[in-house]
Amino acid sequence: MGITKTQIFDQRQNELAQIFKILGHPARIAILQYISKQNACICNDLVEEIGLAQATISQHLKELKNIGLIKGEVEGKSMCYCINIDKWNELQKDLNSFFNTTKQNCC
Amino acid sequence: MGITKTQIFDQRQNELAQIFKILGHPARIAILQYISKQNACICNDLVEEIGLAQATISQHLKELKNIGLIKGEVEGKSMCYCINIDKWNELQKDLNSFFNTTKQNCC
DNA sequence: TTTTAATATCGTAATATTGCGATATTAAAA
DNA sequence: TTTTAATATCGCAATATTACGATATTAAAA
Repeated sequence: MGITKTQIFDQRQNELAQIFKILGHPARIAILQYISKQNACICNDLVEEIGLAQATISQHLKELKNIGLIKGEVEGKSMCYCINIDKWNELQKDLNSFFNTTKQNCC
Repeated sequence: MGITKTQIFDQRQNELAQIFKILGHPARIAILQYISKQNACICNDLVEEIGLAQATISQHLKELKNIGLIKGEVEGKSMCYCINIDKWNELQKDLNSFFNTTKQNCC
């Protein structure tokens, strides 16, 4: 055990859970907030800003990239990350749809 | 390691992450959807419906209860769970606020 | 009272996540 | 070319999560 039984759930349930899971870490929340706060896309001032090791930040960035929430662009020897605004908006709509649908018929 | 460094994040970041984390499991998504689908609050048909062991379902219910998303009421020897609609709406607003705030100033 | 049914809790095994040092890799700068 | 700086990846240790059987607990029913 310790393994989530994804087979017994439908695709939407698994996808929703996956997204929530990725957002379920304070470092990733902080990264998203910091990327957004800079009105230009910034790179790894994140290491300084957040106070986790470079390897750790890189790992978190990868997970955010995997679900498409941010995108990275090479800029010389740096990386410039920014929020993928289309995906961001789509996700927001999707979560609202989950919230709205799920509260229907409720006690 | 393996321990999340909550001290280096602010309260809101930790709280948001905590909520996302709880929602980040397909069983808990399925539980919320099923509870909502029944127009009366239902109890542990969840075990039958979802196909996880009774102990496992009970554990997931506890986590959802901990963040206040559902509430349980004793009904004879059964438990009747339902979505805490106030908390639900509050949460939805909160997440929207996160999404709206975080996309500002973005590239 | 004893039995039964529903639920919660405990203990534990399997697996996943977090975090980091060490080590690639890559591209500009010297 | 060699060096340097920024980032990614690997491998591991520490901890957390998931799942479940076994065992409490609780309240109705017999």
